[in-house]
Amino acid sequence: MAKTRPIQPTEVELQMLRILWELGPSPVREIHARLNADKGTNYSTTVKMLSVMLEKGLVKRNEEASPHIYRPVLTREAAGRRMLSDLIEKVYDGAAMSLVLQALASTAATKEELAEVRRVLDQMERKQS
Amino acid sequence: MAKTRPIQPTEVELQMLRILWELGPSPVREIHARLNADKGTNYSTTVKMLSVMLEKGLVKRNEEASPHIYRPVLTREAAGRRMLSDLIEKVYDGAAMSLVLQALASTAATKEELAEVRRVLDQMERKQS
DNA sequence: ACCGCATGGCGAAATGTTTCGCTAATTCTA
DNA sequence: TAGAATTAGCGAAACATTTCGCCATGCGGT
Repeated sequence: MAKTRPIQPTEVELQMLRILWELGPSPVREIHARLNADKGTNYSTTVKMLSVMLEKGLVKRNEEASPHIYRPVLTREAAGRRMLSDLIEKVYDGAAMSLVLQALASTAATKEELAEVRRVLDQMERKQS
Repeated sequence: MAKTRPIQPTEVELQMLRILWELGPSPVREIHARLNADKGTNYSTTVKMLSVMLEKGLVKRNEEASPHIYRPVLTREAAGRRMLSDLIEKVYDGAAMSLVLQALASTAATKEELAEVRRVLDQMERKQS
């Protein structure tokens, strides 16, 4: 019953995903343009990376209609959630709240952001009891 | 002027660090006992891993007094902070609050924890104005 | 002093990730 | 249509991480 495996992207894979999240579905050429600008990667490298990521199920493409357009399988939010729970698990042994506090404490947040956090907090409390 | 390098621990290194955080400063033998229980690692592997981590500056030991006692260089909190900002940077391009919200939203928290978050929140708001 | 066991360490193999050289296919241009 | 340029892909090299085989040292018992 294994669904999509919780594959953890490596460094460069993540960099590539970020580009895809920004650009939306794109041909190699466009992805490469960005990656190359970021870190001078060779075109072949970009292509290879994509094919590796395709195998790992991190990106997909429509073989029939547009075999050259790559798109991320996970949204930024989904990937973030997954990686975050990984981090929580690995560093805090599952104590998510510790991490949230860390994040809060070590971040310069705007009034609006703080208000938003408060709002979510309210929701959670309501959902609870 | 480079201070302590922001070295990002790999998977296994992190596992080892977690053990050290739990046990406190320990001889290889003890660290190994845990690691082996977790994932059947060979003793040599544990030793090697520690020597690699020593080189990377992730762990240290007092060469004179206790050359066999390893201790983590960073606390769990410091490491967590660093890895968290890495994650935020890499996934959210620096928009930390999004991540905090994600964490909050996808976590079952107790009333007490929520209260604590609220407390920190109050503090931050007061500090701000 | 000698043996056997417990501990630690080095170097090299196994595995995983990232890079690129070289080729194939397609499109553009003269 | 031939030649050049642009795009994609494979396989293997370069590099990093993880694992382990084998040796060294030190300690306890005989």
